[in-house]
Amino acid sequence: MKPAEIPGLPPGVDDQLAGEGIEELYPPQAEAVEAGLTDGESLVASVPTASGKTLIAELAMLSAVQRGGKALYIVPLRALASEKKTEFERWEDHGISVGVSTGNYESSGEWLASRDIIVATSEKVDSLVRNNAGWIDQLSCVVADEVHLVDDRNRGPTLEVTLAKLRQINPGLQVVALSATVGNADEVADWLDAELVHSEWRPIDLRMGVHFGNAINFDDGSQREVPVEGSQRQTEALVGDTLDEGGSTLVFVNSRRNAESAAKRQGGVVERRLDSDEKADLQDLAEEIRGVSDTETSDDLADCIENGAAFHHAGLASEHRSLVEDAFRDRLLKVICATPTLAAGVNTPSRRVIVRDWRRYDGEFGGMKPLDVLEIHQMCGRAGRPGLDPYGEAVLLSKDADTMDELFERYIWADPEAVRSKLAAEPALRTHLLATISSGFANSREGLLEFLEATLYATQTGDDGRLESVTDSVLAYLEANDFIEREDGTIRATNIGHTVSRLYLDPMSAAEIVDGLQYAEQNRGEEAATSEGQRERPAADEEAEPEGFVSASELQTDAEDGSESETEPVDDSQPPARPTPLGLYHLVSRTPDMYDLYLKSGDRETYTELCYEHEAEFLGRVPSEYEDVAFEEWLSALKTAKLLDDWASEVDEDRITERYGVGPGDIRGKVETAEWLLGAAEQLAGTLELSSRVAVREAKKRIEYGVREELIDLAGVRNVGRKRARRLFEAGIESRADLREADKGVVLGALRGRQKTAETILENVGREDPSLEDVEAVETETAAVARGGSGEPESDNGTDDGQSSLGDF
DNA sequence: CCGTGTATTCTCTAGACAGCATGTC
DNA sequence: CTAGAGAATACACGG
Repeated sequence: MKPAEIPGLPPGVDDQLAGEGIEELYPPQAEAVEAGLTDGESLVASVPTASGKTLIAELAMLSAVQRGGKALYIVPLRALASEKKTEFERWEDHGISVGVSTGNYESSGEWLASRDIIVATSEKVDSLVRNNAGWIDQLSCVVADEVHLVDDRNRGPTLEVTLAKLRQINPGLQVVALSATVGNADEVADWLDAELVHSEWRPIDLRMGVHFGNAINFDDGSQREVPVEGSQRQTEALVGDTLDEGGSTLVFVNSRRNAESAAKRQGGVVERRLDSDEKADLQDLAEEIRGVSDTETSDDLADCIENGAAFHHAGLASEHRSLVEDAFRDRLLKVICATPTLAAGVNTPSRRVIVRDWRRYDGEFGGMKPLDVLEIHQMCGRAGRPGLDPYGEAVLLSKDADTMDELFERYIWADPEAVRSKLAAEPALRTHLLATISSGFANSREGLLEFLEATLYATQTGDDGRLESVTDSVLAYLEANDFIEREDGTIRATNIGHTVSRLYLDPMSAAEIVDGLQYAEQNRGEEAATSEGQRERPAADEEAEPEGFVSASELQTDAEDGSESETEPVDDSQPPARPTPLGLYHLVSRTPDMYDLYLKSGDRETYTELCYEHEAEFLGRVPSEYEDVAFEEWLSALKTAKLLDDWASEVDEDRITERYGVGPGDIRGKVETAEWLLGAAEQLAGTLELSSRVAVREAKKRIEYGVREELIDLAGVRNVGRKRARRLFEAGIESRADLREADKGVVLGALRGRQKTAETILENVGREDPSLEDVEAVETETAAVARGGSGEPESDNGTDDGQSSLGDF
């Protein structure tokens, strides 16, 4: 089928497709069109990666728009949202407008309503549905990318429920589900009342094989000699071999550490095959990488990159990741050693893919668990770049013949697993049932069950006994926590329940936060008065803490936080037990919405000690060290809280990464999550009219800017971050008002003589005459002290360590 | 005493969505 | 009942 033969497209689209070199649709694409794709027919396309799924989606969306409709493209990752947006924007010449909506990047509501195609993550779509975004009911076509992710324990149910809701809101909705090849695409199609296009067809050949001894044994029976010489490892031999053929390699391993050390080793293999131009370019790239973050991870990555190799995992800052991905796509980097981040992420095809590790540690499993066939296939699917490589090769590694046989059996010949709904689990239903009630989709137990009938779970299991019983226990939980009210079989969300749903919080997180804040409100010593669903209530007797303990801790807190009374004179009337930042950070860190940090050896003791030291600050009862299994979790939340506290105390990034054994990307992630949760906590405190609201807001601001209390005002100015704010403060400029009045020379001096920057900042703070022409920088080392001693004596060159007085270890 | 090569023990484990209102160095 | 790579440490050896 040729582009011109596709019915229903906007005029000119066929020409553009032809202009892009598409003369003939790929077989699965043609099959999709024949199944009515461009006539609004729903469709499940279960096809291999890189076999033209995106075009299927585009044809559906373009034809939907042509019919006067509006299309939504649901992606699993934020990074993919921008990738897809860029891709779709090439249709703008044909009058198609594109918008994106994700948690961190949002085009405003009304503006979105005017777009023809909207790209969003499934969570964002869910959130938009919960908040009744006006344009949702105008949708005529929804594309769900990587729909096999409904199988995911954590995020799958969201996609599943969201699709069900969109279909309920808009009965005529065309649903186009794109999936990797899975075992039961027919069931998915059944669920969505869609046509099924199932195909194994790929535009370029993929050869899979196992390397063992001195050769790769391919699935077609052929062999390729790749000897492992001397002290070389299999991976190195294979990378060298690919490179000699002019190809690059993607190596998948099972841990971050393995990725880093493998990349380091590959550097030796790659380096001697580089020419001087490449080396120069790599040098530049390495410098850019170093500039992203001043951490060991960043340095290590830059070192590897100088040799033409790189590692890639979630500990990297996102700038790191995209620099690496781009350079690999540009053929500058020859090898990437990656954890599974890359298998599911943005498009980074490669001539050869090596799956070095096929097992990964899993605590629940109790050892190394073999990866799913689907996951291995996703990795292998990255092999072969359409239009560039003659074919792609995916190679698994084995050390002995038995393993080789097992790998063939288990992965190469095997069909991928079936996709199974994970909806009937309490965490998933907790959140989605509340949202379903809150946004008016159902107002009774029966209504809920009826709604759940429209999910994949119901399609897959004949027996809904399980769904019913989980629903009942979840409803009991929601009622016990006052998120819903039941009256004669009618269920409705309470005020607080609506808030929780709107904030997109897991109800259990919300309950934890509410309990914690109320605990603080009771001014210690008294029982927090909420009911607590399934969690255990602390007995009323453990609250008699020694008076001295509390005040000692408060003194310490003051010492740490610095000049509280100077910057906050208004709030003096607050209750004595005002929550401390650490207490609040711990509160949000122990909610299920915050991912736990791993406790390393030695951490147990360290944090147990820290726990007792700060006992009075926690917003809730500390579990018993000896009797309670929750103690371990409490400690790992404390570790996270302490990381956040360091961040909000201006501890350097590299110091934090070192202290907690994390990467720069992890810090960003934690900070982002904490920001969100503290924002939610602030609103909950507002809804409940709790006095802790101010403290929460402040703690949130400190996390947001990464600064101590006294810099909050300054750091709020555009272009002023934690570093610049600290420098200004040290020069005696302590607030925006100061900045508007201060001597220009002092400002310039504090900003290290950067005239342009300083002018922009002055402009942003609203200074009348921001110009700095002919102004000379003035050094002011003692200015802070000169201004009446409000600057703290030693806490502060801000950038170095030594400032987190307590619990520094 | 020191550097180097090797055996042995110890350590540690993938990923990443969301509110709201605007902008780091 | 179920791991295994990498890093650190201990040890052996030659000079």
